[in-house]
Amino acid sequence: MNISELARHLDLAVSTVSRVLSGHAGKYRISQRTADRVQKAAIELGVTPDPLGAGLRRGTLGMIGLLVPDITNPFFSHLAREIELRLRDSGFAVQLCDSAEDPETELKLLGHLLSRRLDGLILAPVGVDSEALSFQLRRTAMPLIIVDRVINDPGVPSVSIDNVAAGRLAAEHLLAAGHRRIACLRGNPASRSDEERLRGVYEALEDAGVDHSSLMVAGESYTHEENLKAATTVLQQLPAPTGIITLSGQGILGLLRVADERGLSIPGALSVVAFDEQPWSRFMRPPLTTISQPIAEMAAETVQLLLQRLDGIREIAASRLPASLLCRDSVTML
Amino acid sequence: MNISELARHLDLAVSTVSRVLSGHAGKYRISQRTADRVQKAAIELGVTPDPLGAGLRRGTLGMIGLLVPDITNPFFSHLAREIELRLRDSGFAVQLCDSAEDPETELKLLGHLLSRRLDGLILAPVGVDSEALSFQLRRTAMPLIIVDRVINDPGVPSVSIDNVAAGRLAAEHLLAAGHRRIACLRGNPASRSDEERLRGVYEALEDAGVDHSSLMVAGESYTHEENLKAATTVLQQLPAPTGIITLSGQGILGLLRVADERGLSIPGALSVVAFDEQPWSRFMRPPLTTISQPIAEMAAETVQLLLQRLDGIREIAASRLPASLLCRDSVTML
DNA sequence: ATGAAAGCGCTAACAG
DNA sequence: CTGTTAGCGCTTTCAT
Repeated sequence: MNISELARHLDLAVSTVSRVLSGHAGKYRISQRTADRVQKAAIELGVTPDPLGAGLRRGTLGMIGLLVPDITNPFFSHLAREIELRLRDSGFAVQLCDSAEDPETELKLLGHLLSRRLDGLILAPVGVDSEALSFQLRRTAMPLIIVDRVINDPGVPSVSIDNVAAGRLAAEHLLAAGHRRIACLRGNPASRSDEERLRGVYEALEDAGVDHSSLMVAGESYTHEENLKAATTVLQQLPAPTGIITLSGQGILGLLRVADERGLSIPGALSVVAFDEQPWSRFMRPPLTTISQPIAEMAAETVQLLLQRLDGIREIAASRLPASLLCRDSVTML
Repeated sequence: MNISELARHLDLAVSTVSRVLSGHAGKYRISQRTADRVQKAAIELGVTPDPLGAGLRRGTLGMIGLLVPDITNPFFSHLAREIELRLRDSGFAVQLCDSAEDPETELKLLGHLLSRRLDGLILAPVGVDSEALSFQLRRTAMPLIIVDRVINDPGVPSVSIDNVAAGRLAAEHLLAAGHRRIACLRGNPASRSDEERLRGVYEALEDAGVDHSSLMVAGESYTHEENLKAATTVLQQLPAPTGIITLSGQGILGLLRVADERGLSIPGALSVVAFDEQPWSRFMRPPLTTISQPIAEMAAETVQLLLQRLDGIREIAASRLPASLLCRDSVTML
């Protein structure tokens, strides 16, 4: 049953019912009696205004698109939950899409989302810049925020951690513990954020007067198989590194496995700083020293920026939040 | 720009443009020339039919709701991704909600979703039966499938693993290895699926002629803190269990931690079967023997059932898929 | 092969 | 305080 039927049933005008049910009873000075009558009947009969009709009329559906590269990555699932929670509090629903770390899929889905009359879009990009992507983003008028992985487009507000500083943080921790032969494991080499973290590592090395060429880097993609391969490559190197930084979410799992197979104890023979704190990080053997991204704050900032944008504020902010080092037991003094 | 403006621009009727853009050009015998002209202009000007208008007219938006108890649980994030992928292939978008393992939130969100003119709803319940929930579900006419955790309502099609058989599988594996003192770690005691798995364990014990009272069970909720507490409780027991089954997703992490602290080697001093295969299961030390749910198949079955329902087929199926045992190194012969 | 027009359900401007 | 009405953008029946 829709609100016109309900109106007929109560012998009232649709508008009256509409006003009560959209909470504008006060504004229009509907009599308490009428308002109560409508409320009661609506609940009893389970009538709610059809959001499609309302959306069409109002020009807004109260829906925000969220496009992530991989919802099975704990970082993104936590981010998605935090974002959904906050948007829900502001009266918006979330439409979720997963681009499966594939730039082409991302582009296709982006097209879909942009044509769907959403109120806004939050994009956590795969992180590989492309002309087609920038074009899409530049063309649309939909309020848009980019989160986590930055892309090469100055026209869009974005939220992420300061990746250079985060890379530096990890490297400095290892350097302070006396490590000089350091290696990095990364995910996608085309990803901007891994690249930036790597730059931070380079800078820290330089500041400490350590030779650049001593830095080994391996890793071709985000898969477990590739993580294992990269870890193997790095640990085979001679002289072997004494400190390792894993730049991407699950890289640490491959490293732990390979280190174990080769009889390298952590932190005895090998110190490790892992990017992205995970729920299981502190439960591993040993508990892992990690770089933690402030997921809740990122979500809050993202949603706030989007809401501002929906209010017509059009400044282009690039919010860079600090990551933090969680010292546990996987790094030891050399 | 919308299709009426485009029509005016091309000096055509809206209906013609609509027919071309919704792919009904053939059906209505639109001339090739006109069709081409419309297509070209639409692409150039970036015009797509507004889904809200179309949805209002057609009575369907092409959107399916997905309500999960915890998107940060790898099981659900994988399930969500598989479901989204398949629905997308069938032309549907997914609206995601997370109930945070809270029955009250679940009820509230369910209300929202049911009033949102979705084409259908996939519900992965928190798993705690309640009258209010059943009432909501019974009242709605929206096509609905319940997945993973079963609830006590025969009126709704559902997809899940055979939890009793899965529990039995885990227990039989431990029994076959000679274990007699077995303990179970569970999540929410009110959850139907944990309860069913537990029943499977009981049945296996009974079949093997092992005393029921020897089965210890601990665990009050899905949090890490509670997991640690439950593991401690169980390992303190005298005589100590030699085999443990963790009934819920992340319980194994707490167990590993506590076992390590108490100097109990796995599988030397303690054999473990963990419910829910996780991406990191095979990378742990030792690689874990797990019960794996066929996530992709569950997603496929769920979507297929829902699509059938949308086609008007109203049979009430209760699909029970088999879980499987992944034998790795966390169980040893006693 | 195309156009005209009704109507999906709602909200808000206007009219009392 | 409440009713009447236009129109959001689209699809589809009917008409030609």
